[in-house]
Amino acid sequence: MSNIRVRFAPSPTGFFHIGSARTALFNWLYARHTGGTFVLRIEDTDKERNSDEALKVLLDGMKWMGLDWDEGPDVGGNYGPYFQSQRQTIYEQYLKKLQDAGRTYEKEGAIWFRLEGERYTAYDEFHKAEIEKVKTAPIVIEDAVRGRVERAEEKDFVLVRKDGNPVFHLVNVVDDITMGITHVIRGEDHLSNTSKHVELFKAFEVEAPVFAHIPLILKEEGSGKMSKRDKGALIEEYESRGFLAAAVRNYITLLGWNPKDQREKLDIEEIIDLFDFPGINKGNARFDEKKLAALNAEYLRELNIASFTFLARPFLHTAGVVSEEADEDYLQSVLKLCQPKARSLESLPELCRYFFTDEYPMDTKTAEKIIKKSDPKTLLAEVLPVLEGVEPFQHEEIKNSLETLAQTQGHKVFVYFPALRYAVSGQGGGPDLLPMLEVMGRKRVTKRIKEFLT
RNA sequence: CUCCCGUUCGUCUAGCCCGGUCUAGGACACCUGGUUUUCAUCCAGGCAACAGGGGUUCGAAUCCCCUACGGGAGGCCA
Repeated sequence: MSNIRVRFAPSPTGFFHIGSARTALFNWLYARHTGGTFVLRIEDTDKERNSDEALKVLLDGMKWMGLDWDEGPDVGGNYGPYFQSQRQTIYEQYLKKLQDAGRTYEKEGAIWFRLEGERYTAYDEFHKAEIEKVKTAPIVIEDAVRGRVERAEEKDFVLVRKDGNPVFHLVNVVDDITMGITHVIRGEDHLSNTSKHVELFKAFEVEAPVFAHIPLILKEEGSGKMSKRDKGALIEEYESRGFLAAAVRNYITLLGWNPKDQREKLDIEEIIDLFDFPGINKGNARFDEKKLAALNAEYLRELNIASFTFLARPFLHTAGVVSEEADEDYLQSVLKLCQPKARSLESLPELCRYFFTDEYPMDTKTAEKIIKKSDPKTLLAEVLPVLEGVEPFQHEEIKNSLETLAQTQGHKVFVYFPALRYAVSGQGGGPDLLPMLEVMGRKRVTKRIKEFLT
């Protein structure tokens, strides 16, 4: 166990944003890599927006991602409480220190932090007003990701609101001090705030933690960082859409970090082993759902058939493809055929609907293609009696008898395949045809061919 | 408007710190072919990038400067 202590400090907003998730993940990875402690602290100072419901979304999201915390809600710890709403007296104590040091003043009912330096007033184009500014000594941050960053604060800022509640900058710094946080890993959107925070650490006469500002995730289309309303922004969405947590975790790790070799699919132990600040990129990364989906498909294919079936069942059930009492053996043999073709669990119902119901759509484009090349009805009329006679109804035997048929008719066996597939599935593509026929069974297959012929 | 950060194929990135081995490598996507049937799997191949300009140097994707572009911050939100 090292002395390294990192924290993830989300505010419960009712959803778990992919950017937050990655910040949590990077903190967690760093803690696990270094043998340090991962603290989960809930920044619930904004009373309007907080609820048990919102907290639950957050904790569930963390758990789904496999991010366990060493200290925080549910598990406790020696640095609690872990909810900012319960740390009021601590903030008051620390505020008092600043007041005693003469670093605060009151204005319009709020308490402000007083910067040190020469004061002057100037018109501010952004605030559209004449405001007081301070010429301060620049704050130098040795950021673990970006290197030396220098920035000077130039305006006093609020510490405690008119309503008596301390603001983010104060509580964040006080919590990091009192919780013994050694490394602050957070999004680059906080880089500009860091000078405020360092001013406070200095005012408290405490050494600031190491900062590591990680790049942001940009939205897939358009400009700007990913925000709640963007497609793919919410972790709970991946869960409900049947993405595998391991795949999502793997993917977002790669958004801003890489192992410096050519590998992309890495299991979590390898990532923990390799993860460190030098591997983190400086540039923002654009989210790409296609790449996530490709990784997800890889993970999906690795699943054994029992796990795959377990995960797939609810999706098929919700889509109305299989009923509650669907036959497990049949379901499993169907899924065994479809698993290699599936890119997501979400796509499964459309992929294998025709295995379960006669109510499946006939793809007209495929029909046109087939008719262009051959006369499917003639072909299937030849095939039907053969399939009715094959014994047993298994792919090897089906193949043999179709080949015999093809020979006697003077053409290659595969001329039957497209029409056959189309008649039984309505599709132009799908799993290997012969095993598919075997799984469907003679009754279903011959019935569909007959229907097609009429 | 000000400040901070960034910029290698369409996208994620390797290379950059320690200039030559980079005719810039991998992956996703896309295209072509193969897997003597289909295909969303698999295999092979292909397309495609050092933002621009100056400098330093025998030599720059790699070092320096400027510009452009992108992102972030400037809340009594977090």
